Parts: sequence; C-alpha cells; structure tokens
Amino acid sequence: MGAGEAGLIGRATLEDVARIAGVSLATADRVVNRRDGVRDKTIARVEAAVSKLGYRPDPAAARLARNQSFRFLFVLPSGANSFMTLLGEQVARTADWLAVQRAFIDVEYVDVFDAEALARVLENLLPGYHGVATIALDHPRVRAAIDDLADRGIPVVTLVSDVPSARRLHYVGIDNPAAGRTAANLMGRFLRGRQGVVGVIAGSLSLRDHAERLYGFNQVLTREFPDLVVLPAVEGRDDNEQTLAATTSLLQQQPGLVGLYNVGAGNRGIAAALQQAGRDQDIVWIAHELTPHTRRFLLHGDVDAIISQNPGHEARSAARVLLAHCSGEKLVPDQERIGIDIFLRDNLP
Amino acid sequence: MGAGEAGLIGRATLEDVARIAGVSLATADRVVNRRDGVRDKTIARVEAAVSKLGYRPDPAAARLARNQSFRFLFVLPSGANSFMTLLGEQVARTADWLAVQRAFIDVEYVDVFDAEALARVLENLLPGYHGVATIALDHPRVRAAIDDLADRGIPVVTLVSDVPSARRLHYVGIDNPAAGRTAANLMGRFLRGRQGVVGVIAGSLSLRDHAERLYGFNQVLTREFPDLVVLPAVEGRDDNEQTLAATTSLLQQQPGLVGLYNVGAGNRGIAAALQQAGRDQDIVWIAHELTPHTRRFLLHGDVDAIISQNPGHEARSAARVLLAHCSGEKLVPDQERIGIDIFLRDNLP
DNA sequence: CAAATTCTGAGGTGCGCAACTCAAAAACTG
DNA sequence: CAGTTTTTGAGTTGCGCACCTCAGAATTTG
Repeated sequence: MGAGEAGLIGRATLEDVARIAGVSLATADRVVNRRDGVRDKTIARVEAAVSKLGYRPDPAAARLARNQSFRFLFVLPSGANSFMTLLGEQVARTADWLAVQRAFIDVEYVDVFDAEALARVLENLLPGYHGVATIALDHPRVRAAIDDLADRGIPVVTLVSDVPSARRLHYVGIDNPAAGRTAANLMGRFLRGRQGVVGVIAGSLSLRDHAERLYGFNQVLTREFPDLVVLPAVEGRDDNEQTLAATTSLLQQQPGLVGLYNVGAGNRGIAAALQQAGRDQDIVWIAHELTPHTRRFLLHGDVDAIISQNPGHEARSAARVLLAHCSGEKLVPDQERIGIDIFLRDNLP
Repeated sequence: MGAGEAGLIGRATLEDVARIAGVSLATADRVVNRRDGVRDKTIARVEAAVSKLGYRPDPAAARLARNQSFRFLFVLPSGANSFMTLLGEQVARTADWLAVQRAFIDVEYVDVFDAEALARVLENLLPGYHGVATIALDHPRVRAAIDDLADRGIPVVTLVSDVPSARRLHYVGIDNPAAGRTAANLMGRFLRGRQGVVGVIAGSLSLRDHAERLYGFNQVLTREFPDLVVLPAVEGRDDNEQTLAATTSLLQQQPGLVGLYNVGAGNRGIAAALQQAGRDQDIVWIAHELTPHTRRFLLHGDVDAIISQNPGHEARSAARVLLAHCSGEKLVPDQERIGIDIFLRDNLP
C-alpha cells in the first residue's frame, strides 16, 4: 500500500529537463541553479523545457544534497504567566516538528520586563545560529540589537509583541490595536442599553502590545458607545496579586462599574476580586488569551468573551518564516497571518 | 550564508547508530525498519543506540530512497457559492504546496445536492489514488461508498460536512452544533433587552451541517434568551434569489422581527431584502462564512457577526491528514482542529 | 586563420536512506 | 560434532539533486 508508482504521476526530474532541452545534465543544472557560464540562447532552451515539464526541484533531495541544516534561537520570557507557558510548550513541540525538516531550535529565557537582559542575549548571540525569534520589547537597545543582527544577515522575527521600527524580518502576532477595538466592540454590544463606567486593567503601559490594545479599545468605545465611560487604565503588572488589589479598589471606588477589560494577564486576580464583591455574573468582563484559567472563567460565565491568539500557530509560524527565509523557499502568506480569535462559551476549542 | 554545518549540530545518521551499537549498517536498518531476522538482544542494542543518539530517520531521505509519491482526489461541489469558490482556490494552492512533498491532488466537481452523483464518483474512483477528500452528503449510498473505500484501504476525509456514521479517516471542519450555539449566543447578547422574533434561513434542512447548526442555535436561544422567539427555519437553497424572496416574505409577515440568522449561503439575497425594507441597520443579522460579500456587509454594518471556518486551513489540513496517514508520519493534532471563527468588523483579517 | 575565450558535455562524488543479495558467522538442532 | 537454521556483515544500487573537475567543442577576438 502506498508503494512506488513514482513514474505513474511523472514528476519531472532535472534529467528530463536536460533531455527535452537537448543539453547535458550539467548545463541544465547550471541554469536552474543560476550559475553562470551559459549562453542566453541555451538558458532560454532550458527554461522552456522547465516550464513545459513543470519541473520543480525536489526540495527534499536538494536539502539532502546540500546537506544543510539550520539552527534557530527562540528567546522567551521567564516570568511565566499562563499564556507564556502555553507558548513555551508550543515552541517545544514545534522544535520536535522542525527537527524533521533538518532545523533545530534552542530556547533561552529572559525576564519579560528587562529590556537590557534581552538586548544582551541578542547582542551575544552565539555564532552558528541562522535566525532568532523573540518576544520583543520596544526599547532602544533591543531595537539596535535587532538591527545589528539584521546587518549580519541573521533574520529576526518578533513574536507576540513587535518592534516595528527595527529591521526585523517579520512580526508573528496579532494586530493589537484591532484586538483592542474588537474588545470594545463586544463590550459595547454586550452592554447595550446600559449606562455606566468601564474599567481597564493593563499589565504595563510600557509594553507595546498592551498600549496598542488600549488605544484601540478607547478609540472604539468612546466613539461608538457614548453611554459608556472608559476609566484610565490601571497597571496590574500581569500579576494576580496586584491585579486583585487593583480590581478591588476599582470596584470600591466606582459603584457604577458595568464593564471590565483586562488587557494583559493576571485574570485570576480579577476573578477573585469579582467573586469577593459578588459581582462576577453582573459585570461584563473581557479578557485576553485563552488559557486553562480564562477558559474556566468563561465556562462559569465570569468572563464574557476572550480575545486570543493561538500560541501553537504562532510558534509554528515563526519557525516556518525563519526556515523559509533561510532556505529560500516561499511560504503561503495567509497561513502566516495570526488571527484575532474571539472565544465565547460556545466556540471553545 | 546558511551553508553546510551539518556536523555541527550533529544530526545522528543510521551509520552512527550502527557504529555505537556495534553492528553493521544493514542490521541497524533491519531494526529501525522492523524487518525480521534479528535477535532480540541485538534489537535491544540497536534501540539503545537509537535513543542514546536521539536518532530519527531523515524523512526527506527516506522518501527519496523509497521514491514514493501520493495522489489524492478532492471532490468539491460544482454549484459554487462564494465559500465553495474560496475553498476551491485554496485547494488549488494546497496542491501547489503539496507537490513539493511529492504528493499530488486532482479535483473533481459534482453537484452539491446530488448524492447519487457524489456516490458514483467515489464508487468509480480510479486506481492509483491513495486518498480522497470530499464535501460529504449524509446519504446511504455515499456512506456505503466511503465504507467501501475504507475497506480497500483508501482513506477518506470528509471536508466541511461530515458523515459521522461512515468509516471516514477524519473529519476536517467545524463543530456545527457549536457554531449554531455560538450564533445564538451572539444573537441573544446583541439583542439584550429587546423582545421579539428571530428568523432563521437555511440552505436545506437535509444538509447535515445546516441541520446541526440549526439545532444548536435553537437550543441555546430558547433556553437562555426567553425574551426571543425563534421562528421555524425557511429554506433558501443557498441561492440568492430564493433567499431574497424568503427574507422579504419573512419581513412582511413578521413585523416584530428583530434578528435574522442565515445558516447557509445566499447572503446577497438577505442584504437586498433588508435594504429594500429599509431595515438593514436595525435587524441583528448573523451569517456564516467570511467571503468578499459577507465581509462587505459586515463592514457596512448590515451583518453584525460572521461565524466562519478557514477554507485555506481546511484544505491544507485535509491534505496533511491524508499525507500523514499514507506515509505513516504523525501530525500535530491541534494544528488540524478547525476552529469556529467569529468575525466582527474589527477583527477581520 | 590561429589564438584566446566562452560555453558545454561527460563524468564523478556524496547526501541519508531503503531495499536487496550473498556469504560468513553464530546459534541452535539431533 | 556434523548439520541445520538463524543471525549478521559487507556490499551494491538507486532515489534526485548539488557541486565539482576537466577536456573538448563552439564561438569570438586579434
């Protein structure tokens, strides 16, 4: 079963091309691999044969012959909230999957909030790496480190959080302003007909992704839902304790609170605060990132919607982008587009 | 750049395994390929070396050596609504991508509603195909045809619409009851505080996916939103004209209509009907499948939410599942899970 | 027209593996 | 212990390609 039958389907080989073009294998090879020393007329003949036969070099054989392999470094945050833990797991599984493609992933962990530490890792990248993927921090030294790597021909992809001004090859992650707008849209519609105040909690306003989400959220909510008033964001440092405290004081100071948007992590803190105040079912709460915790809160009806990104997709996408860049293969662009997922209780995976 | 360095990373080869195990290459090969004629003691020695070195056969080299290739048939509906057109395009792009993996896709078109025709195609499958993917119809003869193929060792994956009772290898598509529940959830929340009637339009109640969505929709709406009354579904045959007519008469007969759920295609008909009645902004309309048309309706504020599935993901997933099955590779399960996408105006791709 | 230059053909090697043969060695049998 | 069977070693071939050499052919130049 599944045996042989190569000739049946007739994938054209370089030898076929050479025969059809009436040249030798060596010349055909020179043409397809863009080596010089071939007359234009001959090149045209070979290319005609290529397109006539629909010849496409077998990438497996090519990689085998070139005997090349790639090594990538993933730099992930060490202070692990649930989402980052998921991402770490997915990177590990991606490594497994990539090994099969003759590519290898190493992972290094640095403190999320420590831009200097991240920059140091990038600056001291060991030789031998063909690419880097990292959760970037938008900081001058990080940006410089990324540009340096780019200058050295080492592609960098930013993961989850971008540094648009740096010469990174690619950003793998969601459109954060759009995510914020989406949250606002849901918030506004879920609160239809109610007036009141909407609280916002962010991890840190100096995290680019959080700031962008906030921007989008405010934009849509103030413009399209004038019955609702958005409070200034308070910082929870992506930490459950601090977020609990912040939420509790928010609840006390704002009796008219009808909605809560958590831009970052720390959702367990919010759940605890709402429960203590007995308002877990009544306040419309929108959170980010589907994790075991937020999933539970959603199923219980505490969280009303989760805006999320798929860590598995992101890990694989980062790897694919790096690999495709290094080996000159092309990729399917819309396979690498990370969507803004909306999860309600009924469409949970 | 990107050159060589194979040995640096040290992917172990079979030869390494043989040397470490103190056996010949031939014996190592016998063990890893489960050929017999090797003593248990020797097998153990080789396997120890395999795990010690972390040896994993290079699948590219293996496929090259086996010189095997696969051929799959995709059976798609010919009566093309927008979504099916998208799916067709994505299958074509997948074919392109698969060619690189030494696998080939042929596409055949049959009428969506003609179960007999579909069954005939499956029954008369040409030899040489290693697998089939099809938008299935839940019909006895189709089911029998699928089971027959399964008996002949030809894997069948159902695409978009399933036949759970048949021995298909895999279903690539969304959980349709859950999609219906998701639509109901959104409908209920978007209509918070309003009372009235919700109309439902389906392509055909004999299409399994439509019936399932309907079931989920009714279930949630009646149970959780008692202020809303769901009308019996009317059929639009996934056709713009018929759907226009159905919607128009619905609008006339139901002055209290506040929501509209279209389970299938024909959304252009709905848009026209709503516009003619001047109710395009007022009625909450939830539709399925993100296409150029529904996208436009969503941006205009006519459609309030789109429940969708990603045709590109589905096409690639079907191909990956078939390929992995045929070549005995394993796949990443959650990469093959098709999610229920929710699109609002703000999170459109 | 000869010399210099540019092209081209023929051939080889190796990548890691599958699949095979054949002979030799080791392990069992009676 | 001879005879049989099972296990192992050594080797070959080919998959499609990349990359290399070298000699000979075709073309251009002086």
